Amino acid sequence: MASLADISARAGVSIATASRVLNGSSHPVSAAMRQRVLDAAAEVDYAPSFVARALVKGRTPIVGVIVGDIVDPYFAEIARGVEDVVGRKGYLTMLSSAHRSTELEIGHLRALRAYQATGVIFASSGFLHDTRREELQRSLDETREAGAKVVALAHRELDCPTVTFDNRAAAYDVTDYVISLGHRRIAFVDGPEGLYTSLERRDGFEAAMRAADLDPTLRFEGGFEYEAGYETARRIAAGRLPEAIVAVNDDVGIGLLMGLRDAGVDVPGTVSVAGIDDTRPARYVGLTTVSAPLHELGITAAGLVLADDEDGAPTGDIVLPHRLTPRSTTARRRARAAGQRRRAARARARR
Amino acid sequence: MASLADISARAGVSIATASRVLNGSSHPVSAAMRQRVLDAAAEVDYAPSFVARALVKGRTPIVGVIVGDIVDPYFAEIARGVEDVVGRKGYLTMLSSAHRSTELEIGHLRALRAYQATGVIFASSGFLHDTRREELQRSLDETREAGAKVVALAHRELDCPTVTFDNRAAAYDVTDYVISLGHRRIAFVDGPEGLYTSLERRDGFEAAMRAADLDPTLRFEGGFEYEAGYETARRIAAGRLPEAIVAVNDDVGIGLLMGLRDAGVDVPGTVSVAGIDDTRPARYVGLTTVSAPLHELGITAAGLVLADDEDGAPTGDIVLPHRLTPRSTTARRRARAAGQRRRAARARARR
DNA sequence: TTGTAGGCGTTATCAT
DNA sequence: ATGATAACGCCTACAA
Repeated sequence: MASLADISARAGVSIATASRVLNGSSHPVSAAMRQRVLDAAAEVDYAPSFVARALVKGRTPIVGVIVGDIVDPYFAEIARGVEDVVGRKGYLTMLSSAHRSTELEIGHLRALRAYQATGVIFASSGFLHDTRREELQRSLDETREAGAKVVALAHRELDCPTVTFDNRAAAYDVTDYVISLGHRRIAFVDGPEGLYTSLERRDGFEAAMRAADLDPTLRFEGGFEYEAGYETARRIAAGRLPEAIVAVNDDVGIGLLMGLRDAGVDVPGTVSVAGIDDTRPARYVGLTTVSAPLHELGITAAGLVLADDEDGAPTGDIVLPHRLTPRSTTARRRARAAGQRRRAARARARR
Repeated sequence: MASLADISARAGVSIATASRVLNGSSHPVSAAMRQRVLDAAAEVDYAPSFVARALVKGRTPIVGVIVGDIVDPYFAEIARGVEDVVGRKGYLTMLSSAHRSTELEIGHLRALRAYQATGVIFASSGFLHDTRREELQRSLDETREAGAKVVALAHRELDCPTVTFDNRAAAYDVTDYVISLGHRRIAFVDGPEGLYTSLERRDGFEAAMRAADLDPTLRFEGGFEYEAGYETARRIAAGRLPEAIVAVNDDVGIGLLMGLRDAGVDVPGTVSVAGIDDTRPARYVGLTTVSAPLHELGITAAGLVLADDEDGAPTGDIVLPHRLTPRSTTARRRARAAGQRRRAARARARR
């Protein structure tokens, strides 16, 4: 590991001069000296120590991204958005999974602070009753005092800028779409208990139902994962079937889809199913959903984190647009019984 | 940002003493002093600077993971495996996407070295003819000289320990399974040109075909992504249909599945489809595949990177086992025509 | 234009 | 048991 000292010795110049040419300083250096330094640096394949540099500048070109679970395509898409922009600017991405634990988040925040990270992005939603929220806020404040920018990508009740999309409206929109297909008896499969995102989406569902004078109380416990949807499907299939089901997210929607079909229920023939987010798997199975600007969330957050303060960068909160994406797991309502066979035939033909 | 100097002043002790109690040194410190230091540290919520520490210790508790694309569930699963174990030990994960560019990999390696990372894990496969391979190897050597452990999770022609699974055998096994179903005219959809992983899998396919006295030459260009599979499906559907198709990975397999069905081809009634990897989406759509030990790859690699050298840790290369996972996109071969309707009926019933 | 030297926060060596 | 103090590698006034 060559250091500036090595270079300066090799080139026969002072460390200061070596430093100046090797870090794009604006301080003038004669062409001759410059060349000698450059040559010496090339010879030993010099690479500056980020840690030494960080120690003096009080800042590391690191952006931390705290997600729930990187295997969840929701977070993966966000992480990629972040990396796309910070990587291009020479920053590195520190990725941490917090598994929805505020305690772990605080720990990661602490570590990021210890590294003098340039910024940190919270990708997960928060809980309505979070006993550790204040503690998190304190940790966040300290982080900011240490010079890092912090931004959240979901509702958190935290004093920090956010970039989000409207979960409530997204849920409202899919629900409204399903209603427009003629369905009346529509169920909602909930997300994890107490999470803002779950609540907002449920809220959107209920609002759309009420706006159409329909009963918004048909709800099932769920989660954010495929398995939750699959299990719920079996429970649903065992009772009186709804005409359509809106799931809190795509994974649950897909779980419902598969569970229902495995239980012998035709989707969308007998029951329509829709999700929210439009992660890749949703495309794969043709799930009707609403496209959330996941990648853009990451890009935008990264932009905020790296923006020069004088940049006139948009401050406060940013809300990105979503878009309804109808696919083939939802269908127009038909009269029961009679339509049943016809639907089956059409479904077959469509393949 | 409180520093040791602050603490020492507050507690009325030397910086050395403060340091000793605050970093679990074995150096003896009297109970009284210890308490004073602890109190002072608590008052100001002291957190040691990782960068200062790194400067003197020449090492950062960071492990870098260089993947192709974090949105690809293949890599996401590996990244999670890594994070699960390094996180538990107090290390942080630096994630970088290299998009199959050796040049980007070299850049990331350089950065990781500048950070004095403890280890770096290469998750992507290499190319058969990589003009930059030597350059990468040099960079890798330097990284290792700097004290970092390096491990690769795929064939790379690099002088460094690897932990992998047997791509060739995996492809052989699915192919063999498909053959056992009675299929004869079986196609293979290739991965990206020149990638070791692509080649090994194709090799396994061909070997299995030849072992069964079947023609191994029915191949289609593909890639590693859903879209490639989908497009290929349309081309395949336009010609004489094979009885079965083995895809280089799950995403392509799913693309084939959807493309075929959209083109009116019944899967598995008319054509069977299988993939490799068993990423989550494969489970979602019921794709027949072989389960690759992705998560374990990450876990094992992380273990190697964090292992004490004296640990008697397994050196050299490690090959983890895979497992055939039949699902519902493959079916036994029937006599054509006559069986057609019957198959359709059964397919419906099975749901 | 070049060089000297102080300091960033820790750890570790060497006295005391 | 405690405390100075010299690194670690780099940047940056300040001096020359």
